[in-house]
Amino acid sequence: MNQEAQAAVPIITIEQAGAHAGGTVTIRGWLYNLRESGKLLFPIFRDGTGIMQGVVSQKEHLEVFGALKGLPQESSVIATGAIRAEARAPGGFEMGVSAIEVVQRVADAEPYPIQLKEHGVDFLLDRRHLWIRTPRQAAILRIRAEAERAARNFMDAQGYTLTDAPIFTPAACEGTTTLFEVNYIDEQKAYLTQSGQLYVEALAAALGKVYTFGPTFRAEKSKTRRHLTEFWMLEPEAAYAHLEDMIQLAEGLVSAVVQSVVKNRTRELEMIERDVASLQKIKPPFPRITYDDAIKVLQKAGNPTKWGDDFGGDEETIISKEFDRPVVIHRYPAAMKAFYMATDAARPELSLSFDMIAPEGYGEIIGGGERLADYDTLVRRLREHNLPEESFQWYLDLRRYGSVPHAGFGLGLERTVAWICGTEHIREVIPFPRMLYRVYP
RNA sequence: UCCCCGGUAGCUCAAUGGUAGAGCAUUCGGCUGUUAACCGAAGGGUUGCUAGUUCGAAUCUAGCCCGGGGAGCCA
Repeated sequence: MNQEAQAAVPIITIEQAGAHAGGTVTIRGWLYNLRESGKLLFPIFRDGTGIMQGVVSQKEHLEVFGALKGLPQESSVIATGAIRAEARAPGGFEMGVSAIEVVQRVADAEPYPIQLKEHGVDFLLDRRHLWIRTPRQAAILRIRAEAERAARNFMDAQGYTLTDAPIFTPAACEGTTTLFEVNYIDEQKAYLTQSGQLYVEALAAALGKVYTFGPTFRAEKSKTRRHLTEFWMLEPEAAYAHLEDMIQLAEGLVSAVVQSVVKNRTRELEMIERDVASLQKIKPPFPRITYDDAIKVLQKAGNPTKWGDDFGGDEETIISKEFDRPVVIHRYPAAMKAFYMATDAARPELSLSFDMIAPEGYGEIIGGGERLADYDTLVRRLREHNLPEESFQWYLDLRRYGSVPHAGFGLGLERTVAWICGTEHIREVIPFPRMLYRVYP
């Protein structure tokens, strides 16, 4: 091909290939796999948007054949050729490769470690920087991006302003869980945030309806498929809002995220073989059950949980299996919730709190409720929880100066996306998972 | 922190007290429509580490290291 003709060839992405059937194009990517059949080669290219098979015959393109033959997996290549519909090719289209440029050839002595077959979790996590190249992982990360975009769009459309809470905090937000301590300036200690909750309350009093969306850190020694030490949380908070408002907002948010993924990431959901029918059902209102009734459901199922006990994974699974949509459990006993949770005036032993449990055993994806607005009660609670009052003076100011009823919640992004994707573990839905005993790569 | 499971070739696994194996990957050869291609050949091992039992240990015992799942805690 001469220079002039080459300049006219459009550079496209693989997902656009169907629109160029019959034409000659250039794709830039990596060699995903190479099958050889005598004097025919079948290179499979990937470029991040999809994979496409190429075909090269030795007779027709001797030079291209020689460049591709024996080329190791994941070598980077720029391929040019005619696109045509081909039923025998994965994806339905293939490229008759007429020119190839090997950008970087992977060394034969150090072949690409991740093969197109089953691997163990430990091996893959140690090579997460390469693992994300596999089509399944790439599809999951695209679904995550869509979920984030949909969540922001929904919150913005509801009149909530995105505000960013600090990552460094002077002390515990909730006091109960373990914090990551870091050296701040001049011998000072600071902690990585475990929730933007307290700050978002201040922002709600300033802007009305707000939310934060950012990373959260928990130094809990939790080793389960539902835990990360670093995860992303979306936390709305609204002044003059009550429990009911937040439950409705949570239903709307989760539904909007799921439906947006179903609509805009259909191909990715198919790629990871997710049952889309079960996602299409996710529309408000969601089933609701009080803590009192949840206890009855559990006891009926033979579970030994009694009133006053918190729910573990088993209990959540029993309750969520009763429904085909996320279920809202509300009005937990006040004793088991955080110090800032408001109590039910009709029954002071109950908090105006709610959790949303995802279907299919993915656990709690949302926790929230109405906050205590009264200064004296809040101070008493701080003391009951043995929290350092001096650290919370700024927070108490919110009750000194124009305190109002307000409510909010936190949505765990990874648990939500793991449920939408149907992954075994939430570590697959974040690019570089940080877990107990694993911070590499 | 506690409970359970695991660690054998680069990878996935087999071998349950008696010569350490297969598939994939790698190297070489063959094949004009392959679909994680296939066929033939070759190279590749301190069986996580240490000590013990035994004529003999991948296998049994103890301790340690590393990883996974779960509990507690939480999104």
